[in-house]
Amino acid sequence: MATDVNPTSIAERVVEAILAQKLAPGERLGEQALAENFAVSRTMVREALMQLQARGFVEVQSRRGWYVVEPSAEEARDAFSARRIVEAGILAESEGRPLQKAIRKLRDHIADEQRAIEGADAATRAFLLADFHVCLAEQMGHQLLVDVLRDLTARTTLAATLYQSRHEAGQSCAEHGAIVAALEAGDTARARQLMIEHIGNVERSLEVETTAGPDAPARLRATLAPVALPRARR
Amino acid sequence: MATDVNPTSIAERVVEAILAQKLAPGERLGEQALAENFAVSRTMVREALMQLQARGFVEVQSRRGWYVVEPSAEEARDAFSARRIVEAGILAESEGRPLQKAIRKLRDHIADEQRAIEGADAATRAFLLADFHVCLAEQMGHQLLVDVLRDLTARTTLAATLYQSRHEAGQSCAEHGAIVAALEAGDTARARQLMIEHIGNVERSLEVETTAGPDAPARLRATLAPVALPRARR
DNA sequence: CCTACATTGCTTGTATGCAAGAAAAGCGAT
DNA sequence: ATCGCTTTTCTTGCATACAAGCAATGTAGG
Repeated sequence: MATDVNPTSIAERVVEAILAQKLAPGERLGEQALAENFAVSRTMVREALMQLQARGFVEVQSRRGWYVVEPSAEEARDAFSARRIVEAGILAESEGRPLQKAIRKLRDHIADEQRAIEGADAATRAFLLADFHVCLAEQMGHQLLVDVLRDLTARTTLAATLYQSRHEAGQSCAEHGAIVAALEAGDTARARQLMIEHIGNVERSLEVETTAGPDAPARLRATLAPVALPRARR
Repeated sequence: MATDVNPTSIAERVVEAILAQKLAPGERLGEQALAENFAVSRTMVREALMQLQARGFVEVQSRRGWYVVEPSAEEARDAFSARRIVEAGILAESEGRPLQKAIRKLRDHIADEQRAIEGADAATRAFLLADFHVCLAEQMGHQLLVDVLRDLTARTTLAATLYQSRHEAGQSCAEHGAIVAALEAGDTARARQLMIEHIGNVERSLEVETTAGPDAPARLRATLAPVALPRARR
């Protein structure tokens, strides 16, 4: 099992839980509760939470507690906007490079996505669809932007769970395929344009819901909170 | 004075020291030494160091110590590459926006740069020249990219101190001016191109040195280490 | 019944103590 | 003198103890 547990591994687990919607936005993360959960002391939990704070996943209210962030509509827009800039830039800079290996890896990834869409749960699907973009940065050799995009895509995924995205996984997957196809054809300009549209589609799919119900977060939270984090019995 | 000292403020001070070349790449940061320096306990120092680790400024070797990172030539290239992508993207996306206020602020910033070039020390100059790029992202309303660029520019600045950049501050400042001028003229494509060239110029100014002497880091370290961090007498 | 206030409990913030481990120093043998 | 081994010292890793502050609950007064 997870015998060697360090702050970073705890942080990873929490991020996974957030992305898997086991931890809802706005949900409280008690240091003590987490410490008991992972069978470590508060020290390591605090370190993990601060890593997550630096990455923008949680925030702390002084002497009140740690909470999963609830991105405002504006913050969500900013995240999508940042993604458009970074990802379009990556594709633009890929002009005239050897892309064979990258394209093969991306095709493999898309195949994984398709399998997940057929069989896996919603959380796994969402993770893989976001990971495509991270994978793209990685294949293009931008290691620093990989880290940036990991957090950026996670943030947009968080926003999607918060604002009840109605986006179809199948459509995203198809759009990924189209981007890679354009890349393979050497048409980086088209790949770039497709990427911008793709991110726009994902963003739009939750913008319509934003106006519908402002209390969507609260409802979601109420639905998921009870099973979110199995506390130790008292 | 800095009466209220928290982990974040400590981290900021350390970053400033690194950027001001008071802490050289590869230099050791003892928890105890820092704790005494800031008159706090190791706990806060550790929190600060972990924040800096997450931002890529320091690294820890297990039970050995914390060290200011020494970016390899490849890592430095990656940082410049990431900056080109992000900053060119920001300018491209600024097409057809109201830019009056942003341009005014940027001009003010450039005026600060000029004053610093005439009067201030090298560290202040380097900081302001890097801050221009952060300021640009801020004025364009990309809050998330502000944080990204803050760390990215810091990393390139670190690389510049490590590889002995011979870049002229005056040239950078002039190039900043040209970028803003292009922006004011509504020629975002040109602004974007100028930005790419500008970052390329800064990068090239240290790439030539890379091939010259691989032991430059060691020499620099030896020069600066003795006065870097006043340790408590023993 | 409602409001103002004191008290209690629970949470984070910070410091300190102890253990594990790595490097350096001391030391003896060849 | 040098090599190999032991011991010592110094550093981080982690846990625990205590302090400070917020929030909720109970309570008395209007």
